[in-house]
Amino acid sequence: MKVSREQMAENRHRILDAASWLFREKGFEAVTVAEVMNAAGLTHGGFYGHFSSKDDLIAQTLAHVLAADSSGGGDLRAYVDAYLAPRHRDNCAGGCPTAGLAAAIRHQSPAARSAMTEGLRSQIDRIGKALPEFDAADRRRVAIGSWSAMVGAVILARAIDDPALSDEVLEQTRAWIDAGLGKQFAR
Amino acid sequence: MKVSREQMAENRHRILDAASWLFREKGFEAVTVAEVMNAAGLTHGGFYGHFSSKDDLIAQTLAHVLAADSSGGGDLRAYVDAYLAPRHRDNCAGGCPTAGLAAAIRHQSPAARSAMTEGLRSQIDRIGKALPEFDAADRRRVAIGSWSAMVGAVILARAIDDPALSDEVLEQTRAWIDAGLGKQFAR
DNA sequence: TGCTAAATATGATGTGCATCATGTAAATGT
DNA sequence: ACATTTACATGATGCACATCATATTTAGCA
Repeated sequence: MKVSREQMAENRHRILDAASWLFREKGFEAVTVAEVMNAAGLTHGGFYGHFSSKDDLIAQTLAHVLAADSSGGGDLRAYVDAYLAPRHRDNCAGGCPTAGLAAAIRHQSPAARSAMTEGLRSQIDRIGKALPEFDAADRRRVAIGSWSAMVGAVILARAIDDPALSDEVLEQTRAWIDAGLGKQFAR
Repeated sequence: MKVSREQMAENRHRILDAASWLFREKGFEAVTVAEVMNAAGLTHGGFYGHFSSKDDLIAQTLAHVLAADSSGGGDLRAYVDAYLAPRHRDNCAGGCPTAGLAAAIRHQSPAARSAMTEGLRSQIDRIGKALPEFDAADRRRVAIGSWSAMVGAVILARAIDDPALSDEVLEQTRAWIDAGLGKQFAR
């Protein structure tokens, strides 16, 4: 059955949202096209009307979710605190797409890599803009170093089964970044 | 055909080596049991004499490769330099198993998570031991913060398609860690 | 109010892969 | 030397999943 133009746009949006959730939760490979369509409230048949393949869905989902992710804009310390909190570690499906998906990009299409590249570029810029107390050269280093540590810490914290060590990875990384954000660190 | 005890041990070792290489290169899902056996110079049939399942292979491979990875022992700055070098970024299959596989552990068996936990614990200890100029409390923070940043930077550098930005992520993270290792940083 | 095209549903199709069943030959112990 | 065990090869088996073919219903338009 045909649906209205508006309904179709909403369906497409729901497919992308469902996909981004499921991909972060289970990984690209473990999610089936039928599962995504089901989560969007549709059946698997209509999928190829919206996307040309599963790879296409992956690339478009990445662009969608990385563009939507405008975090890091406001208070940087608060953002770092929330990012390196157990709550975020435990909320992979609803959390940062970079932490959840970056490592898997390597095995995806060029379009997916390209979306991740743009996402990283704007995230570094966003963090840099939240560091007015540093001069230009230092700003870039602090932004990239902090972001690497944040992403790495969440990935490590999610990979292990010892809750105490996992908490410690988050907390010590938070302290380490916090020290680096102190202006005495700008040489 | 039966082979000698010794030959069988060597076969098992070759299977684990081939698996660790292939898993890092292509990811757990994308590697087939037959492919691993082939790379080890055997056919797929003998697989279940060595391992009870593909999941079992994954867990044992992780334990194998994380135990073998005794890097970070000597000069820490040299280790960081090599880790954050383009050469290491481009050598995923032969590179650090944590950078290559940590993010995928989330979707693996409890045994795999457990192997990763032990691997992380000993890596943090190893880095900490290379930091005698810090007192105990600082040492842990510096080790964990640096390791998070190293792993995160390599994962990010591998996820993007812009060589200049990828190089910059490595280099700026190296500079950031280097500054953090300076003893003025120990408060 | 019909006509046409488009969006989704239903139902194949084929392939790739983990796992298993059975055969074979060589190593080990007596 | 012989018997027995065992490591590996060859060849199923069955399932899960991406993709495609066709049917159905309704929006968009005259």
